[in-house]
Amino acid sequence: MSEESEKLKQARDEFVAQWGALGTQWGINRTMAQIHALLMTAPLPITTDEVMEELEISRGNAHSNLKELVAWGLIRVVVKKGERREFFEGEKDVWQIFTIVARERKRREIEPALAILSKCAAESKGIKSADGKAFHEQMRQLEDFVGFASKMSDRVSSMKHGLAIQLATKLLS
Amino acid sequence: MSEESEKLKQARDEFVAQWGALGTQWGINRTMAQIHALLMTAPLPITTDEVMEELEISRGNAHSNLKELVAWGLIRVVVKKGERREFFEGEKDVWQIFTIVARERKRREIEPALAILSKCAAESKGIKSADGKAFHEQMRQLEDFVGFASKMSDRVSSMKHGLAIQLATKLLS
DNA sequence: GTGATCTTTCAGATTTTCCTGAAAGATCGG
DNA sequence: CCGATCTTTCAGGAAAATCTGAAAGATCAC
Repeated sequence: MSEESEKLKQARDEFVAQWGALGTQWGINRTMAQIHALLMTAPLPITTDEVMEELEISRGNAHSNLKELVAWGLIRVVVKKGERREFFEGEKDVWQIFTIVARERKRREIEPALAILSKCAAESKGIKSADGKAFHEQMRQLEDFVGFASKMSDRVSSMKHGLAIQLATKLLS
Repeated sequence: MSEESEKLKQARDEFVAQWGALGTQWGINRTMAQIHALLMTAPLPITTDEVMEELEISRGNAHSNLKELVAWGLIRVVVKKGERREFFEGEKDVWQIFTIVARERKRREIEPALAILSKCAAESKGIKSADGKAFHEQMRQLEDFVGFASKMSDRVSSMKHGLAIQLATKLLS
């Protein structure tokens, strides 16, 4: 029993560490990813102090990353009666996590791109030279594509899990 | 005429600058994104020196980011006869650009995640405690989902442009 | 109001990432 | 082989992102 719980702790620690390393690739900071991993696999809500202890990080760091995760919607604040402290619990539903990340990425990556492309397409609208026409056409094509991707992202994110998988499976067959 | 070409230059400069700023959000460095924008909208292949001049960056910086873009497949080396220098031309087809980026992201973001999840799922396989079972189940669900996403990415990336848009449009209607 | 407990903020330190500039390495014609 | 031209490398500097620790700000029970 003690051996098994040791194995579990080890597996979980590894998950947290590696997920943190991955976070870097995903453009979110390591600590935030680690906290997310920790909470995604926590049987019960935990406090800031426990996060600090588990990851060996400062209070400020733990605090700001917890708040950031709450802002994303990947974790929630839980208040327990008779407790002053805040507890945090992670969203565990995989599809839910996916839609949250997709929405955030759309907001941070797709929408700004679309804005730039629209602006540059508009600014180059009337130019007569061959180069000007080529530039405008390139902007227009990018705008179309990114706009399309944006709509796709919305549709998929708003689907129920089952429906999405069903449709996607059809796409795969 | 001079006024129009001025307008074009301005629009293009803005595109390059903003695309560079966006690059940061996308997890690629600013210079690389700027060079990509420059080449995506260049009427003709250009040299390292022209990139340096246009973006006001050092030779080393221009060089390493050009090579990185070549490695991604987003730009190509062009040799002109009678010229010692290398010229670079950008991939302009939007669908092509998308598949390249999708492939690279899959390689850097999805595959490592899958590896971690598989490992942690395997390591926690036989644990009997309730917490252990919950952990294992969480790993398994994540693994399933990410594996599914991986397959989706492959399929979509290997489609012809027209087919992909067609299927996606069906998904949207 | 006061002390105890918990949360929030932020200036400065640390770490990571990126860039420069110069030197070394290739390749070519003559 | 030599000088000219172009490419590649990389040590050290600059900039950006992240983290710490301590102080200030809430909130509560008494």
